[in-house]
Amino acid sequence: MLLTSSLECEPISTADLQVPDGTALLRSIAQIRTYRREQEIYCQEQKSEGWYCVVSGVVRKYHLKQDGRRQIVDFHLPGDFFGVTCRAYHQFGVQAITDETVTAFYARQKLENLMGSDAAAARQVRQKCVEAIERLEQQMLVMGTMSAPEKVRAFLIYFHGRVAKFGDDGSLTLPISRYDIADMLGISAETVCRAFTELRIRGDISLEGPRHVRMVRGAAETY
Amino acid sequence: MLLTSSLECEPISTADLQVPDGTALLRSIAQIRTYRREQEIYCQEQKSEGWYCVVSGVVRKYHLKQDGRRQIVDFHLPGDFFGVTCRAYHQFGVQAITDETVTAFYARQKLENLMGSDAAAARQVRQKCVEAIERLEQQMLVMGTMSAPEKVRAFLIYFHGRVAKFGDDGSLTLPISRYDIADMLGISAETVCRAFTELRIRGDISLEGPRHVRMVRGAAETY
DNA sequence: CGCCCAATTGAACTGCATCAAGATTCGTGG
DNA sequence: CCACGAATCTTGATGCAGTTCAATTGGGCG
Repeated sequence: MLLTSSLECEPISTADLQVPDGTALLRSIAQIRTYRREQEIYCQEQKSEGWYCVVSGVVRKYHLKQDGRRQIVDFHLPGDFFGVTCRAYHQFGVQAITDETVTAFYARQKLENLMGSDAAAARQVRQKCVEAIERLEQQMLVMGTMSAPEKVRAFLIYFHGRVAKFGDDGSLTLPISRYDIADMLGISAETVCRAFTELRIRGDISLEGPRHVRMVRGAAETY
Repeated sequence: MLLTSSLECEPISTADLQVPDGTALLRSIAQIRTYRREQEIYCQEQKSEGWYCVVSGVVRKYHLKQDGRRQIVDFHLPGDFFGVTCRAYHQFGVQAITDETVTAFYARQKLENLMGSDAAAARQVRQKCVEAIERLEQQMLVMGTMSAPEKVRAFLIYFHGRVAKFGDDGSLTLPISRYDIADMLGISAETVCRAFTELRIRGDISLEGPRHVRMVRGAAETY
């Protein structure tokens, strides 16, 4: 099932869509692919054939262990590159979280060639790599030094910061479940719930439905 | 004290040293710097002026919180780039762990210019970034899904894999303390000790002195 | 409207942190 | 070369945060 899923996506003309921030040359080698909710973009242990960039929607990069535990290592939003590896096989799988998730795929050799000749494209990819490194390092801090409620608060601030490019009032609609949050933070879903409750009682957030959080200004600003 | 430390390093002619895997052009813009054990290469909140590459020795990248807790986000070995950021200020500090730690420093603008014109240099930096991403993602897995003894075992395998490029017998001399390991894994130093003891009793490792570990073949190979 | 999955809350258990006390190791100087 | 002192490392005892198992509620979608 997992292995066939990537065949189900529909190719779309690249002219239809804009890869966010993408240079014209990057766009010229992109294959646009669309995915449904929960659909596998590629799965772990699968052969790595190139890189991807999120055009729209949200994806999760994750690893499944034999014992069934899942670790989400990153969420990717429009403009993020993923599938970035120099190995032959993927260490992580990637799934679409939202319906109508669109990615641009760049065959590895084409992208390498392009970056060899086009410094602007190379610079952009490098920039995205650096951002990913900083995001992961920040996440290490969260994982290593925070209590469960602090982790959840940090996650909400992080996610809010990534999603809301526009100036806004602190409200946030989560495209992801408590289980996703739990597997990202390395805690149980029950503990995530309790943390939400605690943050609500403390006045850091208010909840209008489980997926609709409002960050209270002042209480939830600082890390 | 911290802020002055980087002034104490002695400049050395670049001709004296080889940056591992470095291209000639990369070397041409490098400033070589030497540090003592525990010396600060740069500290968190300090202005970011460029990138570094470890030439010899070992460094730790870490963050100190107000409450005194320390998170080590990565160790860097010869050939690794660090200080990689697009922000104006460092989020993490970096210290030499071993005496005679040598780094190559690349002023940000010089490096950007070089990468703009030299695709090979750009490719190498990109490659190093990808490796860092994969290392961090792997570490997320460790932090999120493992018990304390598993974390320590994973750390030893990881560190052994990074240090021992040559074929060897599983023995490993740790340049780092139990406290470093604890702050990397997000557990207490006492728990690290107990994990060492447990791994020794289980037969996964043998200890010839606290800093000299031998990985028992078969028992400690797989993640 | 009703079903089903997601979210929440409760209760008991457990792994790890914390505090405290020794034991080793290593560097330094006599 | 040995003795001393100061880290570093190790082990023990206790408490608590978070897991696990279980039950209930709630929201979203057919």
